[in-house]
Amino acid sequence: MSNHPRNVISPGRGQNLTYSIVQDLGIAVVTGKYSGKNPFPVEADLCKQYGASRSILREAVKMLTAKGLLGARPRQGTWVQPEESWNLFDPDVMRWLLERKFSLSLLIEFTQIRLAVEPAAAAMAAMEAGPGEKAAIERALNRMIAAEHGEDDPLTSDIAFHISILRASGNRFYAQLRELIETALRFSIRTTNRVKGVRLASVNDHKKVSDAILKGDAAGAEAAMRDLIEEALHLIRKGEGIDAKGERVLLAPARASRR
Amino acid sequence: MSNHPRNVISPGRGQNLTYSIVQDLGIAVVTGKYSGKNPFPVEADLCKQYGASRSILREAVKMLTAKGLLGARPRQGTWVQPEESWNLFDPDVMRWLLERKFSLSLLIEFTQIRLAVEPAAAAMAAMEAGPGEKAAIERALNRMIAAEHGEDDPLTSDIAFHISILRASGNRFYAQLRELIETALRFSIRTTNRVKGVRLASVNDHKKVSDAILKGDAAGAEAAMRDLIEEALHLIRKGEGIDAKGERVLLAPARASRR
DNA sequence: CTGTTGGATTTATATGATAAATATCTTTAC
DNA sequence: GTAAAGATATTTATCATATAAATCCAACAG
Repeated sequence: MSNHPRNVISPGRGQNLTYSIVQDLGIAVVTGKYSGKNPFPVEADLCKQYGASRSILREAVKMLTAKGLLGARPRQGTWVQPEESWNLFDPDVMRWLLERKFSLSLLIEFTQIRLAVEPAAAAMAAMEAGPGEKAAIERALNRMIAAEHGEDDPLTSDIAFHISILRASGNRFYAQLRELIETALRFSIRTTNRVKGVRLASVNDHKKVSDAILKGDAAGAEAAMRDLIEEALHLIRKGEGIDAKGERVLLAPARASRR
Repeated sequence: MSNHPRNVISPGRGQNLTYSIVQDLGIAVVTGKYSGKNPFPVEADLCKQYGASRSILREAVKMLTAKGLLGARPRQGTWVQPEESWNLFDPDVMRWLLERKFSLSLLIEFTQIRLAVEPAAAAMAAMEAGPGEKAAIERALNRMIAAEHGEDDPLTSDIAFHISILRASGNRFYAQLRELIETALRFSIRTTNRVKGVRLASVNDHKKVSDAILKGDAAGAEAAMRDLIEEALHLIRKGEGIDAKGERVLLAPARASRR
C-alpha cells in the first residue's frame, strides 16, 4: 500500500507562499525570462511583483541560489547564473526545465545518463540485491503485468520497475536518480506517445531484466537493461525528426499558472 | 583584502554570515549531530547559538532545505530529512560528506558512478567532440605530461583531464559532475596515497584515452577510460581492506572548525 | 595618469510584531 | 467509556521597518 505516485508534496515543500514564489521564480529563470535585456529585478521590485514581504522574497531567492540558479552581491544585485552552474540533478530544476522549457535535446541527454547508469545498476543488483530488494523487483514486474490487463497504470508501474532496480543496486547515487527518472519518464512517454503512438516497452523486455537479476546474471541484466533504454532513446530520437530545425520543443504541457 | 578568519569563496557563495552558517549547519547535519536524541533546534535556539538574527538563520535553513537536508513545518519544528532525500549531487552536500564524514563506501559508490558515466562520456567525445574540445583534451594531457616532470600539479592536471572529456561529451549532465569529480578525486587520491603510497595513474594510460578520442575511436576511448577508472576503484577498495571492520572512516581530514 | 575619497545603490543583518498551521490536551456529546 | 469537537500552546510563516556593509562610480587631488 501507500504508494500512489505522490504528486503530493514531500514534507518541506509545500503550499505556502515562499514555495509558490520559488516555483514561479524558478520557472521564470529556467525559461529565460530574466536574460539579456531583462535583468533580474532588485529585491524591492520582486516584493511589489509578488505582493510579498522582503523576508519571503529573500528566502525564495536564497533557495534558488542554493540550487545554482541565482547569485547575489551587494550593489551588484541579483543575477541569473550561467546555465552550466544550474544544478541539473536537483529534481526541482529538472522538473522546471522539462515541464516549462521542454527540449528534446535535454531529454536525450538525460536518457544518455540513464543509458550509462541503469545497466550498471542492473548488473550490481544482480550481484548484490538482498531478498527484500529482489521481492520489490518482482512486485514491480507484477504491477507491469497487471497494467497490461488494465489493472494498473502502465506508466506508474514502469517507473516503479526502474526504481526498484536502482534501489536494489545498493548505490546511493543511483537511488538518487529516482525523482529525476520519474520526471523524465513521464515526459518521454508522453512525447513518444504523441509522436508515433508508440506504446511502452513490452512487459517481456522488462521481464528479461528482472529474470536476469533474480538469477544473479549480471551480464545478462546489464545487456537487457541496455536494450530497454536504447529502445527508449531511439523512440525519443525518432520524435526529434519531426521537428527538423534543431532541438526545439515538441510538446510543452501548459498548465494554468497561479496568480 | 578584507579577510578575517573567513573560509573559501566562490562567486555567489561568500564570506558573509549566512553562508558560514549554511556551511556550519550543513556539516553538522551530514555528520549526524542532529539525529536521534538530539533533535534539530528551534529557530530561536539557533539564533542564540550563532548569535545571529532570525532572518539569517531562516535563510540558512531554507538553503539547506533546498538541498534536501532539512524540512520544516509550523508547530512541528525543523527536522533533518532522511538521508535518502539529501541531494548527493549537490556539490556542497557531497563536499561536506567527504570532508567531514568521509566513508570509503561513499567514495566507492561515487566511483561506481564515474565508472558508468566517464567511459560513456569518452565514447561520446570520440564521436562528437569539436576541434576546440579536442584541443582542450590535448592541453589537459600536456599538463599531465608537464606534471610528470614536476612542472605542474599532478592532481590538478589529472582532474583537468577528466573534466575536459566530460565537457567534450556535449552532455550537460555529464559536465555537471565536474565539481563532484573534482571533490572526489582530491579525496580518493589522498586516500590511496596514504594507504599504499600509490601514485596517480600513469600518464600513458591517460594518453590511451586521449589518443582514441582524437582519432574518433569511440570503443577504444570507452575501454581505455574504463580501465583507468577500474584501476582507481581497485586502489580505493584496497584501502578499504586496511580497516577491516566494515565501511568506516579511513582518514578524516580535520580542520579547525569555526566557533 | 593614479590613487583616494565620498555618494549612491543594493544586498546583508537585526528586531519586533502578527498570522497561520498543527500537535496535544480538554471538554463535550452520546 | 469513547469519540468527536473545541481550546490551547508552540512553532514556523509572514510582514514591516530600520540599520549596516559592500561596492560601483564619479569626482577630485596630486
